[in-house]
Amino acid sequence: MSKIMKSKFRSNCPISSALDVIGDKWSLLIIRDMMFADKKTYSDFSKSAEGIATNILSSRLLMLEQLGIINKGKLEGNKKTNIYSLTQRGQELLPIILEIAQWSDNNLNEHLKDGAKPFVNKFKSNKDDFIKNMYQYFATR
Amino acid sequence: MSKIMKSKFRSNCPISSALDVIGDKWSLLIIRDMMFADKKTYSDFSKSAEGIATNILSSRLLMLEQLGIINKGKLEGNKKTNIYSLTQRGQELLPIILEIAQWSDNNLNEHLKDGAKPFVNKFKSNKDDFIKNMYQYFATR
DNA sequence: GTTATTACTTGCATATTGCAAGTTATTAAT
DNA sequence: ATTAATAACTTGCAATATGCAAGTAATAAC
Repeated sequence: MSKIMKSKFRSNCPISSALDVIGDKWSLLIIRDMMFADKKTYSDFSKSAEGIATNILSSRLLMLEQLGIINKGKLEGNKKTNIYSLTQRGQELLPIILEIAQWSDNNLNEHLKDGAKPFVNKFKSNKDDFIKNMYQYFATR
Repeated sequence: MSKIMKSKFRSNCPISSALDVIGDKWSLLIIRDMMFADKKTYSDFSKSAEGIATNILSSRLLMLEQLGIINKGKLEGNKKTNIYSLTQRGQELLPIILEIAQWSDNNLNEHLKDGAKPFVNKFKSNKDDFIKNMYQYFATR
């Protein structure tokens, strides 16, 4: 039972292929936590509100790492805790996630967390600036 | 065995809730076909390159209809063929799909269909205009 | 040295998806 | 008017993915 991804793409359509890679139930939520909640460690992710199972978390982190979406590293002086971080490729998922948030705000807003609304509004008012600022923020941590 | 959706949201996070709704393996591909390939009927969708199983197609169309993302109708004089179309809510998924296409172009381009590249490039060059034109196009058909 | 933490793995139950083969109601062809 | 073909499904079962509870091994903290 190898952990190696099967890399089976359903077609050569770019949209379909992207969904083959990040279109599962959990990957984008892990990315979201890294982007907006500054989560970095296995136990950080396992504590998120949606309650990802640890076996799934483990397999997704490995998959995302193999895809070059996240990096796995350590802090000096600590051999226990793994620190996961977004690669460039992972950071570039930001616009997708923000558009999802906006759609949700427009169409499912009964489910919208109170704290998220100003965030989405700021994105709507100037998307390019908002994204640029977020990339800046990613770079400084 | 009712076909009624379970409406179980994992959390009150807008991103998570949106993914609970459109984050499965097939929904966005059906939407993609409606947007870019002008597909409208059950058999149109069942013929797409990714090969969706008919039982899954059936359950997704019902779910998308119940969510107000698509409409199900008929043409006058034809009692057989169902015509599915995007609602406003469904059309608003366009920016998400385009950002996914762009990410794929930047990061998985070995899988990119030849024909898709100019399309993505045009989107990149002016996103707002591109989206506006697409909405216009949706309105005229 | 004992206990707690971190990052997992394992086994098994449940849920979702995939595949092949029906079924029913129309519409088209002869 | 039959017969055949098409459209939109449903059904049953296999395969895969996810969910849940419990372990385990290696640090790190006390």
